[in-house]
Amino acid sequence: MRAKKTASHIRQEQIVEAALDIIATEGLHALSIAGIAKRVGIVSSALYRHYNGKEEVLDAVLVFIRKRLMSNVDHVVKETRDPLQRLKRILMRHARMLDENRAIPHVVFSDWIYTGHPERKAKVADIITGYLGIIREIIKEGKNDGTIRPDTDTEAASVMFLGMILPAAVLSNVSEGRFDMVKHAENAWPIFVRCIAKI
Amino acid sequence: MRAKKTASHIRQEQIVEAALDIIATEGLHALSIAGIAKRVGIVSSALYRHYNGKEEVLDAVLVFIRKRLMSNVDHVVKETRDPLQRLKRILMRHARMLDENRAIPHVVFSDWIYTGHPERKAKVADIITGYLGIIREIIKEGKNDGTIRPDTDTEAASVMFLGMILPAAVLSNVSEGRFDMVKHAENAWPIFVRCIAKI
DNA sequence: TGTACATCAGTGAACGCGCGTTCACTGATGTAC
DNA sequence: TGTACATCAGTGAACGCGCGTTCACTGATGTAC
Repeated sequence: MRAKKTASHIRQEQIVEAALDIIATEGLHALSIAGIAKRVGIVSSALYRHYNGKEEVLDAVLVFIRKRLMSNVDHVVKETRDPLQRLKRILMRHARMLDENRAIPHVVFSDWIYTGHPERKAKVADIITGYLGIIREIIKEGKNDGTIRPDTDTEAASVMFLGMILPAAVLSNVSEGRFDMVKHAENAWPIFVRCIAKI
Repeated sequence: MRAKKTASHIRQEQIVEAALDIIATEGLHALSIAGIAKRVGIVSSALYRHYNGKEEVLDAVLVFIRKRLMSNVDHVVKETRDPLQRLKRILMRHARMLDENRAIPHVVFSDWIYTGHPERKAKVADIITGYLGIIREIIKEGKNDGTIRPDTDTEAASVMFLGMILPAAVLSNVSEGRFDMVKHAENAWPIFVRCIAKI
């Protein structure tokens, strides 16, 4: 059956959605042009009307992920000025987001980043280090306004902040979703805050 | 040129070594029978004299990784009885090990675990949860003997322990090794200890 | 209002490629006699 | 000490498969006249 003719910008969104679905449920290595096309309801070759190949689809997926991460941070920064509150809310949003959007950790961890294609690797590196940079800035602010202990190693603390959520994502994937990421984030936060908060 | 005839148990070791090398430098997705065989110095089909296929090679790699992780823990447990000392030494050994053996995080993170083959996934899950279980036990001991605050959430703290090293491994991979994992572990430890240690 | 046409998304057949795997054969090595 | 033989690791050709991609063609849709 012939698929209904649909505007390219809509198909592009559908393709990214389908790709994220496949990555979330079957892993990045299971992502194929044929699989995406089937999910969208078109034939493999039709996909090339909307993207110039697999690499371009993957790029679009990365753009989507970056936007999601950054909009998370933007929201929180607007909500509150208190550094500890900012960190807590970013953590909780992050946990919820990864829980609903399992594709993200798959992409960030997956080793297709490390292929010969160094541009891809750089893009993922940018996303992670960009995110980390924001956390670092918030910690610095906290040190300045006295809510965070001045003897805290900013770099190490920001990586540990990631460490509240990243291993949880791995465990969640590995345990078939039996690991509750949001609950872990709630339990981990008071421990983390005790490390860095002033008294 | 014909390769020198070599006993199968030696070839088996060489094959696992070659596989780990490839995974460390090019990623798990780049692991191929042909690639392993070339590195060992034999022809693809010769590899089947020593393993019954790719799946068996991967199993052998997992066994190797599990042994490495566990021997790490065993050493430390023999070295000291103090729970905080045990955690610190496991952390530092772990950091050094991942630094020297980049293949391990690639395997643990990589999404080939999440393929249809559920046995593989279970094996990796066993390795991770086994490791986590040991950390949890040490924390419990610390709570019992009073070196660790009794109000610490054991589960969350053990995952956060992993969180000191796991994001560091990701950053190290992503940043082309410009991220110093051992140094991060050294800086993160005092922060972590402040979270859980009693006063 | 009707018609001719340009545009562009969808189709199916075909391709080249790399991969894991099989198989009949080779030939080195150690052992039995 | 020499010879025949069994064992078993190594070889190269061939396979089937799935994949990303190309291409000439189709046909629906909206627009210009």
